[in-house]
Amino acid sequence: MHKILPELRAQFANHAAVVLSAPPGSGKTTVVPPALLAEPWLAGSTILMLEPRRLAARMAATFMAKQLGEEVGQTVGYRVRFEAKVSKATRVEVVTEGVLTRRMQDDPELTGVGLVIFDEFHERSLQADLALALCLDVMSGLREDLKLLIMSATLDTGAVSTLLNNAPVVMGAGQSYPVGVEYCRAGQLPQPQPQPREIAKQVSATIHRALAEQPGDILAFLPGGAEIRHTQALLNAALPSAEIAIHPLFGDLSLAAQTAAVQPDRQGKRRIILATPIAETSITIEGIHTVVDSGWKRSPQFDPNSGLSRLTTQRISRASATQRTGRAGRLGPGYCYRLWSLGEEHGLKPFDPPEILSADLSQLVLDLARWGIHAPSGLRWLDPPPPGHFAQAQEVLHALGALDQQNRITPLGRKMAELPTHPRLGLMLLGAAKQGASSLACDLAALLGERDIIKGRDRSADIEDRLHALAAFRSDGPAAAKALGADTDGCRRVIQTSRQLWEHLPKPARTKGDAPAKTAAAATAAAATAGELLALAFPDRIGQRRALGQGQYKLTSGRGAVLPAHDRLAAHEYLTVAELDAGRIEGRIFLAAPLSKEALMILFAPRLQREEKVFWEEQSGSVKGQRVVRLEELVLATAPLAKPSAEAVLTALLSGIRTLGLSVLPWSEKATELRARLQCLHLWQPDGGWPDLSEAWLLENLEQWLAPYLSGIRNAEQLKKLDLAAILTALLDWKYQSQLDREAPTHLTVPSGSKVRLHYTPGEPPVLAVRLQEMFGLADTPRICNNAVTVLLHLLSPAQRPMQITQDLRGFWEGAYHEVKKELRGRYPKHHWPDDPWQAQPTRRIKPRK
DNA sequence: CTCTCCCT
Repeated sequence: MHKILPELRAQFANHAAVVLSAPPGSGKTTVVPPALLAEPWLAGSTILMLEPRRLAARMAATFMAKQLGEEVGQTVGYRVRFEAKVSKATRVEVVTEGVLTRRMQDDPELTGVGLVIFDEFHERSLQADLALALCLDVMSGLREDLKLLIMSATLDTGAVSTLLNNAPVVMGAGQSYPVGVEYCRAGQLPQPQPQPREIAKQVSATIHRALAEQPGDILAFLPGGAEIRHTQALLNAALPSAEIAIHPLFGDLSLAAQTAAVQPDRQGKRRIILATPIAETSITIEGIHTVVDSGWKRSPQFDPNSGLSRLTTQRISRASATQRTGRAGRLGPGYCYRLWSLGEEHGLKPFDPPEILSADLSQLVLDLARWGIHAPSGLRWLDPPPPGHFAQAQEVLHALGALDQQNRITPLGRKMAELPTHPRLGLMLLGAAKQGASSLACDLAALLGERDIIKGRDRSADIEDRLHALAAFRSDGPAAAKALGADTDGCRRVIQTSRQLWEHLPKPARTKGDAPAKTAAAATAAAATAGELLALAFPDRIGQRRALGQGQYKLTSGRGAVLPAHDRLAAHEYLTVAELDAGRIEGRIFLAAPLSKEALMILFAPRLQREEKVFWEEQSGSVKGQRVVRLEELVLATAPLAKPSAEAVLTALLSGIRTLGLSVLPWSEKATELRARLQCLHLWQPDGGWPDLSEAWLLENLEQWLAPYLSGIRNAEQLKKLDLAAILTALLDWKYQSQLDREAPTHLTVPSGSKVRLHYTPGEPPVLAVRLQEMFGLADTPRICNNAVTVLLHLLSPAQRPMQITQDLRGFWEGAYHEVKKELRGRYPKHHWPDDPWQAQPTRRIKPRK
């Protein structure tokens, strides 16, 4: 690493920004900052170095101080949450990401800072991307002398170099040992979202191979807790526990369990560590010889439609695979089994997508608003925040009162941004202060900001459980908290965070009698309940129980969410849901608190919508009226409405008819025939001005033709009294009425003198069903509609059986009649079946009158 | 079937 220092110095003499690419283990983090301190351009100013984790910041600063023969806090210091070791003499200050963004908000010029170093920039955390964008903004105006160094292990150096106006890229060499890589699968990439059991099977089989083929300890990378549990169960069933120790390792484990996993085994057993990606960068495990990489990881994906994130199991990137493999080569040559094929590897993304593309952006958007930026385009980004995610965050912040109509920060938003917590929780803290409930609010915000203090799969989502554990910890110590199922290190962290939030609260808000709770009784006797306070932060996540016993809730937005199975929170009709996974169809509730209906009504009083709802109730087939109180999609209260307005009744009635269809109306024979005749005329004379009485038109235009007759009607029964024939007739003026009778008559007079009904079906010729004998002597098929439409004759036997269907009567007499005649003579011998139908007397009788 | 980190 020392070899590249001259080049680094030379590049900084001519450039404002330099990119340093060097693999892990190269020592860049601790070698570079002290080496640059003596550069003339840094005279009188300091270096600020950004680390992604507190532990890394502390360790880097401590190591550098030791190299200089000093205590940390002299020339080299650090500043992380809860802890600062810096002095006036400090020239290298190692900070974590949140500290830097806060500092830039308070001192945008970065007074006294000559160089900002971004370490581990390839991790592309949201905060690091934001800090870089802010630095570039500062450099383009306020601080043209500020310099940047981007340090990274496996970075797409081209993109960042381009962003930094073609900054030079300096390449450093690593010092790690060779690791043999074996691809264990041929064939296709497994399905997206693979089953945990499938992954566990593959990983445990490969661990068996590794035990046989390789010496030393094994580190396996799995996507999450479920796969780790399954793998552990498979291995436990097959391996002798006397020789082999299996350790799960993931962030949700207690500190003690994590420590046990990273330390060498006391009895000298071989270790198998089953880890999430926490072992990729955050936790280093010494003595690993073999890595088994499942190739999967689980990560949150923000969905701007729901405003929620959901966990998805995804393929890792090639960069991540390299990082995982490297974990086997820290102390000596190692070996890595990859559970995919070399061919599949080309399908992997080269790098992990940056967090800014998949995270909830509300905190970032609030920070930017404070900076004066209201759109992604206001800054230069390596990857700009997605516009949809950005807009969703603005919407949330606007609803919380942090942004105004123009998306500028409000005074309230400024106060929220001052608090070291998510804007939602910031709003809760400020609101709670007014109610004298600050201490409870601090505990809630701390609980939600830190890992859950209650572990285990069968934990309840009830946040009160956590509050009780905290209270027990405070009054009776760690053992009391542990007895309630809480993790004591977790409790300590939450209490520390809670205290820090308390100290950040505006002074007048911290009234007497609202000091941090000391006992469980004090916590429960607070001025507001957890559910009420959380409702300030999550007004869009009030849950209303759908049905008793199912644990299913409907949220304010209308989305569904479900409690863990058998959770006793399901006894409550209303919940404030603080943490949930968006899920595929239904969300899953992880943390929530009960909320009384009374409190809900008071809390949301200004936002309740009161409306009189008049609607068609299918069950009773009638119009019903209700007074409804709603909170967006939640119906909180209903009461019958005695006298709904006539207008509302009509609207509901019409919608009921539309739902049930035209058949709900009393279609008498007369009305049906009239409608058919008019429909036929509409088809035959498209420009004739006839109304279109198709089902679609009638339903569409109920207001026009039916509504005038509906006054006083409220149910299906009353509809039966309508005279539809009269109503349809009223659609025609007198001229059209007589034209109707002329062109689509109800009856035709046939040669026998009978008036025979015509049957109309839209789209078909009108049918005249008449006994054959009555038509003797008629040559031309009757026509209607100004002779434009030929009637379809159904010529019947004396017993009304159709003998012939035709539109050509002349042709019938001359041809088919003679065949038909023979048959008729056989069946109806008493009737007269003449050989010459032209001359025969048409008749309704058996024999013609003489 | 609950990823991981972080905050003057």
